[in-house]
Amino acid sequence: MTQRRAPLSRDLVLRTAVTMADRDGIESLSMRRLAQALGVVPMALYKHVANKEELLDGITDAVIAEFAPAELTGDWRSVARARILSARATMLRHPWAAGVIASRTQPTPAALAHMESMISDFRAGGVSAALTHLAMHTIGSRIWGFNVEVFASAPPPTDPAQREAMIRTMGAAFPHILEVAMAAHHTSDQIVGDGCDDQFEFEFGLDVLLDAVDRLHQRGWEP
Amino acid sequence: MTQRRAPLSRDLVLRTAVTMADRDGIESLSMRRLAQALGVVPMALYKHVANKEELLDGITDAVIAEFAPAELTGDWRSVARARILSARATMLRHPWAAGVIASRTQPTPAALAHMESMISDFRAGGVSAALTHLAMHTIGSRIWGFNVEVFASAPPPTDPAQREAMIRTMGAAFPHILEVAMAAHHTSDQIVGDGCDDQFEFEFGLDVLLDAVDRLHQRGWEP
DNA sequence: GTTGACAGGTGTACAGCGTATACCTACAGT
DNA sequence: ACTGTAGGTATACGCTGTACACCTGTCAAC
Repeated sequence: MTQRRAPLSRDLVLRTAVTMADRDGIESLSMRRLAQALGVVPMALYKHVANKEELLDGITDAVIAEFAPAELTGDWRSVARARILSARATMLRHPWAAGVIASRTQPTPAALAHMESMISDFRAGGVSAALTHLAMHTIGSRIWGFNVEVFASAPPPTDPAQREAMIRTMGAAFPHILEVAMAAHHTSDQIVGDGCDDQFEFEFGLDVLLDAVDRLHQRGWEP
Repeated sequence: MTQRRAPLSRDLVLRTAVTMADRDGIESLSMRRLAQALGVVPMALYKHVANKEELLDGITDAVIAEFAPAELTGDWRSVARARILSARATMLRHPWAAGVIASRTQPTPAALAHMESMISDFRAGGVSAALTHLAMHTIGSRIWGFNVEVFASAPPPTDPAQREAMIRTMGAAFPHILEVAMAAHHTSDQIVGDGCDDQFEFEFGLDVLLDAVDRLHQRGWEP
């Protein structure tokens, strides 16, 4: 007899979905294609997840579960910083995850747990609850390991001629954008809008924010 | 004879789409429903926009066009601040717009123009191109008038009993989240996750960032 | 004044999506 | 031996975006 398919399970479904999103992009993750990848009829998935929304919640949690627990050594700032950088490392492995997380309306259990840890870091460092609250809003999506880079995903043209033409028109209409893009820190003259979400920029922004919060904290900030 | 339909135009299509998104939510803005609202067959729209992506680009630009031009008085910080608060006021009128803007992969002309203005504010104030670049990344989505509030949109339960139950389970599993949510600045004890993207919080975060950039600037920050 | 191009609106059709509903089948507990 | 029940199947519905062929009214050129 031929080898039987491994039986489905919620866990297998979610893991397969994550793999599929990693390989083919989130936009081609459909219930039908996922079912096919599992060698199963589409409706079979519905015995393990209620619907597609719950599937997306599930893979969100799967990704968040990859965040490494922070080491609890040092001051609250370095603990928080390490936790966030670990989140970021995870998000870099799953480029689609930022968009999915941002599309969830209800926080999933894993998401709540991450927020809880994040907040405890601040509170354990003596930061007041009120300041922590504002800090969380201010740091925003960075605690999930990504900047929301609006217009992030288009790579620049590779053809040098095309690129130069782009620069010229850009310079005519939007000189300041061009200038600032050229001044970008990252690897040489990669030019306009190549994603730009470099580690350096992420950490710069993160440290600016943690600095600011710490300074307010030291000064005994109150609402 | 019966009154003829007003002839279609790209502008009319886009304006109607914005109205529809305002009233029924972005998720119910489909080409078919939009066509119906215009008293026209679905395919008629394709004479005015190439496809749905271009429609979304179009309504993005329509919203950005509502940003009020900043008055060019005062230091660069207040000019930038005013520009951003105007963007925010616009986004509050079109709650769906943040999601759509965040979903665009290529910047639209109006988006580029807004960035250009934003950057000029910094450069005119003498902020270096390199620092301006990092500042733009750090301020991030705030220049579009919104925080990316992950898990923002679910209102809390209105039933007091249900609410108290929620608080209890919350407190058991995630005590710090609860504490911090209770410490929230906004209108009284509205509790956990009522959107929370208050004006106060937005401005707090914005000022923290502008402060930080200004301080770096004053100190003559270099890459 | 006829012709021809063309802009703008129509009609039909297709592939893909999420998922409701009913059904089957193998195994577990009594 | 009987009966749930968990897990996989088959069919079908309504919705989506949009390709393609078609028609029709307007306007310019001859």
